[in-house]
Amino acid sequence: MASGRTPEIVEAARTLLEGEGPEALTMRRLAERLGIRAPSLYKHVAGKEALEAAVISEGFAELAEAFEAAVDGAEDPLGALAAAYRSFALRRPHLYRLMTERALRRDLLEPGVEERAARPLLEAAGGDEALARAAWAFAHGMTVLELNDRFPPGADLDAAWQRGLAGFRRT
Amino acid sequence: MASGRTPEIVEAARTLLEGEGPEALTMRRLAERLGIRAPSLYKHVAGKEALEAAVISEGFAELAEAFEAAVDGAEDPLGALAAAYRSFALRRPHLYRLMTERALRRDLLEPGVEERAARPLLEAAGGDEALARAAWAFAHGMTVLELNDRFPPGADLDAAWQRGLAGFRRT
DNA sequence: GTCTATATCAAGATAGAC
DNA sequence: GTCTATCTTGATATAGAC
Repeated sequence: MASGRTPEIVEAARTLLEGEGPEALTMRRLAERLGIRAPSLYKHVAGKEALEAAVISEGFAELAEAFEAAVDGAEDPLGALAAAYRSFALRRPHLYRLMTERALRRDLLEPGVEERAARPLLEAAGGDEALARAAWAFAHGMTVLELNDRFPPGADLDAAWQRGLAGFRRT
Repeated sequence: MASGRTPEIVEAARTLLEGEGPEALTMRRLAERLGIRAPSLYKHVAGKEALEAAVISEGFAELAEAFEAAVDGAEDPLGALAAAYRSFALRRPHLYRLMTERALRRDLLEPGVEERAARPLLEAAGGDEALARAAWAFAHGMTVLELNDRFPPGADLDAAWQRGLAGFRRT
């Protein structure tokens, strides 16, 4: 179901999502942006779910690159990963939400992207899976609560990040 | 805009949401369940946003009660709150999502419910706001990632909870 | 406080011609 | 690979009669 124009379409979907939010990501709006009609999209993409999965796959690839760069030569890998995580989510909030807010259609994802994004944290945790999962949950919680404006205005989020990370650094 | 039947309507909305998920919570389905027509609902409720806010307010009240009961006489208040939090979310996943997934319309909430639900954790944290926020973020992250099936099948979530909580117990 | 009728809008997807 | 036309479904909300 993928054709030569598929990457262009996925890229446009990403831009549309990030620029105008999830409600704007419709087959019609996407077609309009590409200068074609909505039904024509179905010659290139199987449907909306497949399209979203392709966007999510790109998101994981980008996140993996950010993680790998952050950890490279860092003296505090955990802190560097946390900063990269938060920065990715604040830079691409709608993409981050799309990637995390619902169950993943792993069968539609580009194979391996999720694992690649997860690896740097597991390594920073020294292979301790419980620690890696707890740290991930903390980072996700901080991030999504910030995106959703759930902390009081003026709350010192850096302090909360630091307090959380401190607890994950010792055994 | 609230009338005598309003509490009955909010209760029905809650049941509908919890029983069939957020897509099922429409004015039509809600009216059907109450044996009336959708337009009649607008005599009792201002609109869908106000209805959701009323459901969320009840959710906060229920969560606050669970927290207060959990902390009462507990020797490990933080652990007791975490268990109560997770249990609430697993018992009412759709309500939990509604309460946390988007920005809150605080202007439509029952006054004070959010603060009441937040208080037990802040007290368990000895008034340390950064600690309370970090612990909340961790709990929310663990919870929502579990609800969204984001951990690998067979992952030991209890171990991750314990590892996270351990980090929040010491200074 | 309920009803019917309707306005308004929008979505994903398919059929079949070109 | 694109188009037009259409199907199917669904939503929130209002007007105005009873």
